[in-house]
Amino acid sequence: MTPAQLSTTIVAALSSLVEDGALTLPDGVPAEVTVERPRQKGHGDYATNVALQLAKKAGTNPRALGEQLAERLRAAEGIAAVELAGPGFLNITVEAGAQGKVAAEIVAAGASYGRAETLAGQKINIEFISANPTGPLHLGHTRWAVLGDAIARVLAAAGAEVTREFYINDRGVQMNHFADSIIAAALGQPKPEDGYAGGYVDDLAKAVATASPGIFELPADERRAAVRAKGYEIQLAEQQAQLEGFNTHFDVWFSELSLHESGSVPETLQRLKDLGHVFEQDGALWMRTTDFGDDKDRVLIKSDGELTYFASDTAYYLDKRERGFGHCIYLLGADHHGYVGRLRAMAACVGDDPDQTLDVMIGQLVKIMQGGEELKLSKRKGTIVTLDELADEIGVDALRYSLARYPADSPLVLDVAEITKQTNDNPVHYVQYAHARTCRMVENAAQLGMSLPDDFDPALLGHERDGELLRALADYPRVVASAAELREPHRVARYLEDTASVFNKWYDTKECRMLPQGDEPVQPVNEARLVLTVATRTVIANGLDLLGVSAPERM
RNA sequence: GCGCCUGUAGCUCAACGGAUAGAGCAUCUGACUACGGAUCAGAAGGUUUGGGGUUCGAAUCCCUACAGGCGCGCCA
Repeated sequence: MTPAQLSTTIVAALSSLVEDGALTLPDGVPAEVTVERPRQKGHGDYATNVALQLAKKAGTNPRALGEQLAERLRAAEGIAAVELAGPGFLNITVEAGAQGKVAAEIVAAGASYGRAETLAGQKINIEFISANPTGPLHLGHTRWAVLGDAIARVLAAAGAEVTREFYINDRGVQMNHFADSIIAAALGQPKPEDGYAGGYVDDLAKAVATASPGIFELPADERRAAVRAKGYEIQLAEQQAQLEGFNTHFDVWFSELSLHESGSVPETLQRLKDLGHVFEQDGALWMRTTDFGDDKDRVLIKSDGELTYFASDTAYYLDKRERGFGHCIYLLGADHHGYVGRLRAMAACVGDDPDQTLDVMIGQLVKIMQGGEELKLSKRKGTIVTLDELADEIGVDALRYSLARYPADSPLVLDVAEITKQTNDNPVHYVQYAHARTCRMVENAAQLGMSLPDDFDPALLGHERDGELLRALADYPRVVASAAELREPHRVARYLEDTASVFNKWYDTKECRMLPQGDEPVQPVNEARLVLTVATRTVIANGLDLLGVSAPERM
């Protein structure tokens, strides 16, 4: 019996109480109730706080309602015992037979176990990283790569149609600074002010020279445009290679410049004028974002005639909406949290309800320590810890997992020594090892001629440890659903750690051995445990996939 | 000055308003003729930054003080 099934049973019991006139619920019977795996032993297999939640509405007290409900539930199918505890909790013990079925259901569902349709029909755009194409991606981008990709995977698992998008800031004065820096490096001149000075600029200069011989001998004005284009091309390709190597795939690489070339930006400005949300002042054109909660109005066209980023941002948002996205998720670093207000106001200015269409997530920055001092990550100073250097040092799986197991709004301090030491301390090893272990067990079982039974008596999985593992596995769909709803993939990671632990305890329990010992013959109970083992393997593999981490068969 | 985020074990961090606040690391004590011990069992470690409030119940919600991070351009 899964939590969802138990919830249905409880709802049915509530309905029967209402029908019999024993209970009055002004708001009606809820569609579902909270069912959780209790932390404490002795609180049953599952617990519900429904009596505490509904007592006030029903005009009664929690314990009285709880007792009424307990009585009905005791008569329900699959329930072995119901106990009223504390202020009004119901601690429910499920019949062993009702639990064991879950294992077969998981094996049958396979890779689709945990997937749902709760977000079916929703077309969601998630934009993340969106770094300037003027340097390699580094630690700061790494967290957003992991989180954005994992959120996309979790949303897709909940049934949404998800597009991952990278916005390329390929227009603006920083591109000229970029070109000038490469030229200076090529000519052995000092780096310009406002330029980029990392060691990678020297490498880039060589790469540009190799790709376009003679490019640095062009006349100055021609040269700048040529170097800018070639440097951009090379740098963008490097970022793309970094991300592909990091198991992070983008569906769309969206060029800011293309918005200007296609005429989207002027169209957007006209639309804003038509809607009456722009005004001119001091020779500049402004969007009146303060009408919708922003703390100041924003410039669209500067008095020198140049368009601002914000103008592009608005056109870009409209482009997304016109491509059919009902929800646009932006994953921004904490250093950009000032954008939230203007983005929301911008959406409102073009006639949207930002609560419906916009979801701006602010991720806190990762701080990296080395030898007790913070390692500053600055492109301009050239002290870069790049994404691929980190991945090489730590391993893609370990790095992804280490970043995915924390919520975005939690400031993170990673110690270089800590995360670069290749030991087994890392939780990802624990989870991956559990998966590899299930694979070995299945292999061993096959060698003994064991196979998955078409049908088995679920009551054979009646040991306390069997029940703990079954309940952990049954919890998975709910974890995925809440991870999607809250956009918190770290819940999946924490769940996997817990499940791996429960599995290892089960594995260590002598009474729960899957393989027959010595020359004992294979019994039905052994095959029933094989089902449970395969179910565990399925859940861990599915969960790791949501985090973009591999599930190795051997380690 | 204003705004956003954060404050939980020695350290790094969990905990859809639920029961005795949990993991990992570090420390200490046990279990290897093993389904791969890359595991398991146990100990120790807490006034959830302080102070009010809301309610059956608060680490969680509200107010306030303090501490830390980040941001407040006709920058990109």
